[in-house]
Amino acid sequence: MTTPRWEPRRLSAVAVELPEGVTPPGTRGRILLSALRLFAEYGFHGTSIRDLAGATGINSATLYAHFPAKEHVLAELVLLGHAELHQRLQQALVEAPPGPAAQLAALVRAQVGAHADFPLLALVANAELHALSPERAAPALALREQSRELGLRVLRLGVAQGVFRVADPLLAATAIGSMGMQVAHWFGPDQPYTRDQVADTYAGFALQLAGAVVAAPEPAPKTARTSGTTPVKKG
Amino acid sequence: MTTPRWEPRRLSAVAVELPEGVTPPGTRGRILLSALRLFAEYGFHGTSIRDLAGATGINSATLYAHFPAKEHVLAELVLLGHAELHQRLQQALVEAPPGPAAQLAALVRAQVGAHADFPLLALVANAELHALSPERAAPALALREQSRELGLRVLRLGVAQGVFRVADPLLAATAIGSMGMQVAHWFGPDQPYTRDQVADTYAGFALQLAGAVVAAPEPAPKTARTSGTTPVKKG
DNA sequence: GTCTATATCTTGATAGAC
DNA sequence: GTCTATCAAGATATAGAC
Repeated sequence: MTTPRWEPRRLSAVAVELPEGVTPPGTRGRILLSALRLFAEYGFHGTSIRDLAGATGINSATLYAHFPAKEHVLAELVLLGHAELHQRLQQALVEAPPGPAAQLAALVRAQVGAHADFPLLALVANAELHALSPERAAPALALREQSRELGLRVLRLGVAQGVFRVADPLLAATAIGSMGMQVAHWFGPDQPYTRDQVADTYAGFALQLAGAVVAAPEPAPKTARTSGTTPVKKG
Repeated sequence: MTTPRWEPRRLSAVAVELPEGVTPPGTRGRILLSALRLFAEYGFHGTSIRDLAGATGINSATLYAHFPAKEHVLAELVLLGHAELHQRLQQALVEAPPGPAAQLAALVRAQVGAHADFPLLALVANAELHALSPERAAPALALREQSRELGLRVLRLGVAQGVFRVADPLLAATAIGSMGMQVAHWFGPDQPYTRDQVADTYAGFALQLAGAVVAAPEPAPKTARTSGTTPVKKG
């Protein structure tokens, strides 16, 4: 592939950018940004060294002055994406009000926010990780596992405290994580939502999915007359 | 790539198979099954014609007696995957008890079931669709849109009938669909769940996410004493 | 339908001048 | 750091015998 084979369809049109402060200066940073766009659109194996160099405005040989191999470009993006998400999740937990409900909401807001702010990075980090050798994928996988456990811990704590009522915390954590992950695939400036609207709505979804008890610490009455668990805003 | 570069990591170990009655007889069918495994594991661009032929046990030239190009192999798998899902969703709606809640549960069970029964096919159909030219991706995209609308209609109907209480039906449908879609990435025989357990649990998640009112047609009492909406089984 | 053999092009990566 | 030039291997696909 030298000229695009067809118009991009894998993504909404979104800005090609990396989180603040992590783009290396100079040519190295420009290579990463080109790779971010091309890997997201065509995949790692669907992008050639020459595509990458051409998009960056340099000769293909110049790439090797900045990265020892094509795979290392991907490895850097994948690690960067997982690190950004994990950092945001940790930060969200630190800043969240106490209690599993507020913490779960904060985690989901942070996850959705990360995937909405940097959909290209999230897509590359998740969908192209498999193209890395195990050694170079390992650091990202470790971060992913840690991120996963943040959510699982909050869910289990909430169940133990009677704040959540969920059939299976592990499956619930998986389902909630899946919701947020997919945001990278469809969110963009063409959508009729802001990133905060999506993040807040998804946080509400997560609480409902987890059967969060809204305001009643005392046990529910024996008669099974129940209702929705969170305020609704109609859509 | 001729010999595997490293052990597969993109998937759990799952059987390589297509839905009943859709595998063509003879070599053509064997090619499709090889492609199913290789495209799922390494991606379309990560799999060469020779890989495909080698895995099938034929010469690379023989492939062209069955498919005019590599892309057509992928196109068939992608369409097949989308068709299978759409057919199952329609069937689920037909067989479901009346009412949006039962219908939503049936749709989610069908979606999760499809992704758990044929994770390789679901993964290829979703994750490799972008490698197709627009003309050959179009039929699958049309099916996907129809499947999406099945869920959206049920959700909107449920909201209109007061059975669901959801902030935004479109986002809810997206979130629910995302949950089920990801199942293909992690479910397998190594998991401590059966496909039905996952399907049923996810159906419950969807109902809770949608704020399904369980059994009370009469309005809830004014005091905001609410509780979970479905039985729990502790996990 | 299947093979051997091959054409043609693209790939990732390197050598060496500036 | 960046370039021109190039290598060796791998890519998709075809020709033609059996």
